[in-house]
Amino acid sequence: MGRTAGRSPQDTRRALLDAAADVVRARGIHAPLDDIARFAGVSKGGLIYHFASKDDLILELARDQLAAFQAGIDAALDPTDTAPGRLTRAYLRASVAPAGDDAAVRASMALVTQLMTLPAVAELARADAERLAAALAADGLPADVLALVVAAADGMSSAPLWGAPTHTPAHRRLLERLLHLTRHPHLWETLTP
Amino acid sequence: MGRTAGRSPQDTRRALLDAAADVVRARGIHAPLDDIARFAGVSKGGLIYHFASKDDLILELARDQLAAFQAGIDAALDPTDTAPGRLTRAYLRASVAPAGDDAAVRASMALVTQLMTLPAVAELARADAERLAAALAADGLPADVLALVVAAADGMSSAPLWGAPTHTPAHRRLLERLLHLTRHPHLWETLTP
DNA sequence: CGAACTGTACCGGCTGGTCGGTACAGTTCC
DNA sequence: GGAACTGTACCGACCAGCCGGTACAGTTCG
Repeated sequence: MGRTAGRSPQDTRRALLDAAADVVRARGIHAPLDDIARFAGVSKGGLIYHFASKDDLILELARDQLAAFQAGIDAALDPTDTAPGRLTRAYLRASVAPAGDDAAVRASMALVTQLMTLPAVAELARADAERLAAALAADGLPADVLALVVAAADGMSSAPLWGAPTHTPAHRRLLERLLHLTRHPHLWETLTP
Repeated sequence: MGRTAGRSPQDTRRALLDAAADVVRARGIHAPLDDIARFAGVSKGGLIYHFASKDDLILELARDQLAAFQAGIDAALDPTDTAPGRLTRAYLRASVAPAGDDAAVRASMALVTQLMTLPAVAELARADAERLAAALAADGLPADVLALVVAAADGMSSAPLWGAPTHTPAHRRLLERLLHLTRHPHLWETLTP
């Protein structure tokens, strides 16, 4: 049996990556390849045809997720915004995510922690984080304000990992105020002890 | 060969939990029992003598870590501090951790994400997080300020997970200002857009 | 003696990866 | 035009190794 339905190999590859994301998120990194393949409507043999090994699949998946996050930041970049801190604002918006994509970002966080168990993925993520940190540092905001905003963004997006509720009214207000703060960074100085 | 050194069974139990923490952190949840036992200077049989099953060991380890974090908060509670927000301040200090224990907290974060792959542990952590959230909510701070401080604390403590540098001067100043903010929560209102 | 182990042997289940097929869409060549 | 061939995309059975758990006989120390 060859190509069963009108599905291109590229579609199958994509389906396998999506299935891997779902299954790994739900059952952990050690989910059997068979289950992932089945979930994508393919046999294990079919999976191996597209990805030489499990590590290969997982690494590809990690690259995919990292790229998706970066794409989220890019999409959150306001083209009319040319003031210092524009990238930081995009990072903030992408991390917290507008209500619609809210679940997706949360899920992607849980997934990434699973993927990180593979040393190769950890290294990949580290390099990516470093790159992002450098870009943010060059965004024109005072280091203190940047540290606050990034910490708060990371905290809001990682909170659901521990099962905390997210996207409460307080969180929405917090997002607004942080965005405001990046536009008037001097305000933070008034909080000096 | 029975009791090799002058080590009490309680010490052996502790050594096993510590070994499990180290090995699981380094090699993941699926590290063989044999390796954990060996690392604690005990045979696999000896491990099974203390912990009926692997799940038993992992669950005990999770409880241990959760208790350690709570102990960290308790230790960070300033007995002379009776103002609103005292628990939040302790949470903040415990999350970021004084320089000495810095590596320990980071490590404990990485470990917990490993343990969370076990559903029973995830449930345990969720319940614990809920309990903590409730205690923080009753700490007497405005919800907005609490949300900011908790998010920033979570962000600072989870950042090393993605490999970002921690404990920079900016971070230290951030900690100070957040502590200051919990003592003068009205200051945050001045940042309203 | 009994608690606290050690060491070995073994079972059973799971899982990653291999491998020999198979279906079929094109392409080539007469 | 059609027979022969090729490459792609997959299937499904199988195997080898690992790992958790069990069983048990022996050993050492308080």
